[in-house]
Amino acid sequence: MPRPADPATRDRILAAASRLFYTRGIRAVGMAEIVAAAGCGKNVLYRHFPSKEELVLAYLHRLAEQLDDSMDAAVVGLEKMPSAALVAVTREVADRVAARGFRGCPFRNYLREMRDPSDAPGRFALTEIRALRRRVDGLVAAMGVEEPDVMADRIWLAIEGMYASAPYGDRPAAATSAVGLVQELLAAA
Amino acid sequence: MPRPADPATRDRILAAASRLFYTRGIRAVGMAEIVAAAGCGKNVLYRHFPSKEELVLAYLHRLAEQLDDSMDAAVVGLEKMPSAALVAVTREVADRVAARGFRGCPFRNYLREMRDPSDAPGRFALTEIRALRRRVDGLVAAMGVEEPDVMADRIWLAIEGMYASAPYGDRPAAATSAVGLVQELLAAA
DNA sequence: CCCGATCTGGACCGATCGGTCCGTACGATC
DNA sequence: GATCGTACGGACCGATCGGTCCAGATCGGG
Repeated sequence: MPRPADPATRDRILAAASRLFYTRGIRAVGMAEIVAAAGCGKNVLYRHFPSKEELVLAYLHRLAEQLDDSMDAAVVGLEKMPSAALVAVTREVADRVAARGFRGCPFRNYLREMRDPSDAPGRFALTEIRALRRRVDGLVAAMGVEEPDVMADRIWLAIEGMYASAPYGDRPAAATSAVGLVQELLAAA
Repeated sequence: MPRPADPATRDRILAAASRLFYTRGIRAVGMAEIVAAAGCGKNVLYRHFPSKEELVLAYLHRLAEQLDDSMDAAVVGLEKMPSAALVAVTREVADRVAARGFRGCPFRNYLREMRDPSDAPGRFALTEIRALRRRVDGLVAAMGVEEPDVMADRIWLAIEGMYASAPYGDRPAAATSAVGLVQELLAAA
């Protein structure tokens, strides 16, 4: 092979696409713009990602990996304290929501932005959201509280409410309100 | 005038467009499809609505009117009981979310679906959402609770959480969980 | 030095969509 | 019955987007 393909190119493309996808929306960003931002030809992009759907899938996969790692790190050492772990999970979401440049949860954004959320990225986004929900369910179950479904529903409302209200919310303090709400819910049980 | 324009045609077009917009998404529905569903020519549609944006605006306006009326009706007679009015508002949202054919809040859907939410329909959707938020703020203020901001934030989390989790939520009981949550929040204050 | 493969950049194609325009038919008024 | 405006249906236009392909430049291996 006279000139091997640069393996860093794929990362460069994915990084550029990720930034554009997240800040401006997936449908609003065309492949031409991604190519221009990545500084490569369309040929190379389509060699690494055979379609826009595959590129979006890779974008969501990478974000899911980061989110899962953050969540795992947030609850490490709290295996014996599911209540504290639930607060940590809530705080992790609150930190993300309150961070500069937050433009909504990318998985929820995808499901709302696309016309057909049953394609491969849509199914993946759904499973990622449900994975967080299952994490909450498992921690609530480990608490041994009565009516675990109700407790999990309420915590989930706080998490979904944070994700939903942050993009156009006037009060950035709403995220910290959610943490306080979850703390009180758990303290009362 | 040999043949007067039928004033019912505008309603027919708006009704057909509303159904399509809500069930399938605004961007996913083209003007040709609306024309076919309304049973009229493109000419007539563009006479009543000079652009798709105007048609969408009329669609959102009508829904906002219905929502405002429902909210007004839900709190009528509860002027002296802001706590009960807050529960009624929450229950109204819960009923809508749990209703058959619910596909998300149309205003929030628009903001997530469009690439530029700062156009006329986007600004209107934002004001409509903020109107509900102000209604919650006003009722909480009328309660005279300490830390009204925190209370309003928490109730708002429940409302946003309902709207957000309903479209892909596995547990339709989450809506009733939200009503119970708001009831307990108010009872504790 | 030359060959081959990859790179960039852009022209190009087909499909879709918003919006305009045209040909035809209908129906009310004179 | 002649006329004029409306309604219908569809052809058409320009723009955009995903995806393909081509031309020329670049660089490593024989």
